[in-house]
Amino acid sequence: MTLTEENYLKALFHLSTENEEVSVLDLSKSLTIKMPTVNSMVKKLSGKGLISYEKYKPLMLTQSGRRAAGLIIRKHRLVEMFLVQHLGFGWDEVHEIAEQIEHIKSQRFFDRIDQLLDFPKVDPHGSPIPDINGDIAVQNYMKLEECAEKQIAMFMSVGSSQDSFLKLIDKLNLKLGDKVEILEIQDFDKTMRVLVNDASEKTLSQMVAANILVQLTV
Amino acid sequence: MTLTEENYLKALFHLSTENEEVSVLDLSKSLTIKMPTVNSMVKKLSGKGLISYEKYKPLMLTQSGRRAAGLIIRKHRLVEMFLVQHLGFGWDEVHEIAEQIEHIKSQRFFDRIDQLLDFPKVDPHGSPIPDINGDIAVQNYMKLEECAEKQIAMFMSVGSSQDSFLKLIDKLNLKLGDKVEILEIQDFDKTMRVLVNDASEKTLSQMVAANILVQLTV
DNA sequence: CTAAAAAGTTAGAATAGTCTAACAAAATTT
DNA sequence: AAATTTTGTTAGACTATTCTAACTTTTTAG
Repeated sequence: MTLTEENYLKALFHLSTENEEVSVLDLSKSLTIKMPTVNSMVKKLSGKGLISYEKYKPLMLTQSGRRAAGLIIRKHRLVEMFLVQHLGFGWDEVHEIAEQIEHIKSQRFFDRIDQLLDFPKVDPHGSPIPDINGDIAVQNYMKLEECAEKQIAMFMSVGSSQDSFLKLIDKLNLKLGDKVEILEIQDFDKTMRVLVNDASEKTLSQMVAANILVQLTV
Repeated sequence: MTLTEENYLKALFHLSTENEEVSVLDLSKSLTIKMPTVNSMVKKLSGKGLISYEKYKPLMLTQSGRRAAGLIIRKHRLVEMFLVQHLGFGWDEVHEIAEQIEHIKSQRFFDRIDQLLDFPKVDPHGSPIPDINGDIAVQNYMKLEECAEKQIAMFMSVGSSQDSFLKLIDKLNLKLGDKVEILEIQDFDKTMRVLVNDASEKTLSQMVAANILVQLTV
């Protein structure tokens, strides 16, 4: 499989996770590649049995397409984890580099990284790392935005990997695993006042709270 | 610069080190790419000021071509070192993977690896790692083949990175840094009997001795 | 020093991945 | 349900890298 094909599969995988149906236009926008190009590549991947395609119908990955995409995402996330844990990169810096290294042709290379990291289950953003079959665990975290006052939760994952969001979370000194207690929610704009790790109070906009994924503590 | 262009520069650099003059045919053979293709790529790189090219004349890297090639080789060798020291690969396994990773676009990635390795001066095969300007140190080691009986030398580098040669050196349990004392040279076939680290005797064919690069001990 | 061989070059075609322009189908609006 | 907008498709062109075939220049051998 070429680098280009891998990128199409990966994008389709991500879009399929986020939306019920994925159109050629969606894929086109996500890859910033014009629709006719996407159209012909989709046909090509359909010919390889990786995408099931019918004219004017939504796009879907086949079983083997999903597996292939899962394996690429596995490589991507393993590499991100490695870049953070062993090369000292920030979680806002790793995406671009992982985007390149994920295409390296060497099973053993990624196996060794997996081993070096002691077989991590999530990447630096809290996203699950698919297993060696490309199967990815479903995470059903809540958005902090959806929690109520008084609730106590643990920061498990981020809803966006946008650079500016990650940098903001860093600046707020929030980290995955932090305990977050909701002290107050402003009725007017849904701004939240929270207590982090029983120690420091922070104010979070609704937009920020919407991208903080948490697990409720009992 | 594209991956392809980088590969042409690197190949020309290596050929220039080994030979006085480098022809289009040499480059063609080294890349296993047909001559007309090489011809047109050489023109293209000449247009970019990386190769100085005149019809029917030997090929030469320009100043900036040599620098660019040096920087790619730097990345390659840093990665090889990393693969051996941190991911546990054998020195016979790293070339292919480094060949891919050397093209990653991220200065910081390689800087971090350099730092993690504590700024190594040589790669796992004893070849010098070019500095951040792409400048490469000249090594003037002798071939063990050229040494005389009774001489004592240190194994510094290999003259070939062929898989079968490296595996043989492994099997002989020889390592860079080993002390090698020449006990006897067979007149008939130049086979050498040597003492390694004052401990074990080995017999080396002339062909093997020709690819073992050493520094004489005083 | 000429003929043959080797090396180098030019011209033209192929493939992968991209694009724009034009047309067609589906979805949405009125 | 017709008109309009949005989405999807087809056709044809462009770039990068590769190839083969044909031709030219240089080198080598007699």
